[in-house]
Amino acid sequence: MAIKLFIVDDHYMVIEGIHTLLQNEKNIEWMGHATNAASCLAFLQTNRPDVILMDINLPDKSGIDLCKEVKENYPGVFIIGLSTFNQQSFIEKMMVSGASGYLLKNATQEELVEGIETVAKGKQFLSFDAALALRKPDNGNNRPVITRREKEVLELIADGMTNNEIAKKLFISSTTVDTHRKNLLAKFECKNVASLIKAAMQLNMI
Amino acid sequence: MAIKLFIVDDHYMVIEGIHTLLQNEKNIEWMGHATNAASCLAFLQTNRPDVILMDINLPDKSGIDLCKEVKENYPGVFIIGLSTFNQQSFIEKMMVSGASGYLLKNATQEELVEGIETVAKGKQFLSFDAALALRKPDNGNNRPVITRREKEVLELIADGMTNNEIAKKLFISSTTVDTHRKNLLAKFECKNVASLIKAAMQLNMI
DNA sequence: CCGGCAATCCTCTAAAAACAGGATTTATAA
DNA sequence: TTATAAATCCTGTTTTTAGAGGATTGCCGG
Repeated sequence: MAIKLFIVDDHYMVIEGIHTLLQNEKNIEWMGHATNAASCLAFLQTNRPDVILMDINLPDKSGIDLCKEVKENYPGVFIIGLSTFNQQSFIEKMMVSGASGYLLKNATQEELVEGIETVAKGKQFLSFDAALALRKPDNGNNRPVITRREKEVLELIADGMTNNEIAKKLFISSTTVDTHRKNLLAKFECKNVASLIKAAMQLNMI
Repeated sequence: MAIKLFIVDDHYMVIEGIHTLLQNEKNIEWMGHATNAASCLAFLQTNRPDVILMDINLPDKSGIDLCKEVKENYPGVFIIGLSTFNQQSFIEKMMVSGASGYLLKNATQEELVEGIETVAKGKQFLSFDAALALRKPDNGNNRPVITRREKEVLELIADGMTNNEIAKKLFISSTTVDTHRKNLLAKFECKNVASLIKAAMQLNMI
């Protein structure tokens, strides 16, 4: 029985490309596509694909969130993350959110087909470069784990606010803000705010 | 006579997608594709397309540099920038480097065909969203003009160096570094380094 | 129940940055 | 040639941060 495939991506070129690449695969049945999260969810109310190829950048919602939502409601649907970025953090997030695989948009036809067939069996599949990125133990792409409050303070620092200003805004003491600041510097292994903000932005945490 | 089209993009899915979208366009002749800058240049030594669709992110060289190079050697070839990002700065750079147009990867088939036909006539073409991004008069995307030295100092600040460290590195006085720092803050209209670094990174200046 | 963590608050010191005024030299463009 | 701009350097003061040391409360999971 053919694998029923659905695609969520806001780029027509990519949708068409995948469609073409899979045209001659008799084992894969093209169910259609959505260009945003909302119409994907609408589609799932009346249809049940085996595999969804899902872009991680969607106009209305991140693929990571959509992935989580789909897996909660339809755990039998296997999801493959799709992106141009082979950043460890993205891939990890996608997999943590319940994806069964991750394909880069420069994947070859062979990788694409192999990926779809592999996850349809319930196994995991990572495209070559994605697997490489994940295997790198410590490439600086590792995000430090920061708390809600720390993230809040981080963003206010990035907005140019001083400890005192942040303290007033959050209704806490400026020494508390300072503690959060110091913890952020420690977690990011930075010696001052300049490098902190740079690091945080490079890791897409602001 | 049909418009001879060549594509430079490292994503097979996109190449296939465009190919499919243009399949029935008798007015457009598909010459082939390259997945990096080097093979694009090699192709141009023996071939002369009318229009090149060029991704701004290539593995070996930025599309912006490749664009410049192609236009220098083959001014008769019209180039359309291709990207998922509709950031003013990217679009501007591409156009300044000699591109005749800019298409987003979520462009429709109509936009794609219209774009190719328009630039083939020597005119400019921007896809709808790209044009929107460019038309925004003062959206904070405007980069301040900074000098070479200021940029140098900006980067060292972002690396977490203090005025003294920068001074030693550049063999200048720390007061000079401080002046550059002050000028940077003034030009970016920021009140401290945190917001400066954030602004500079958002404008892709670091 | 206890250990660990998040979030809060504190003191003190030294270093650094922000703020406010300058000035000089050199090169380049009008 | 006369502005103009870039890059250099200076003296102050005030504010803010960084660094080092703490402590308390409350919550959650093993």
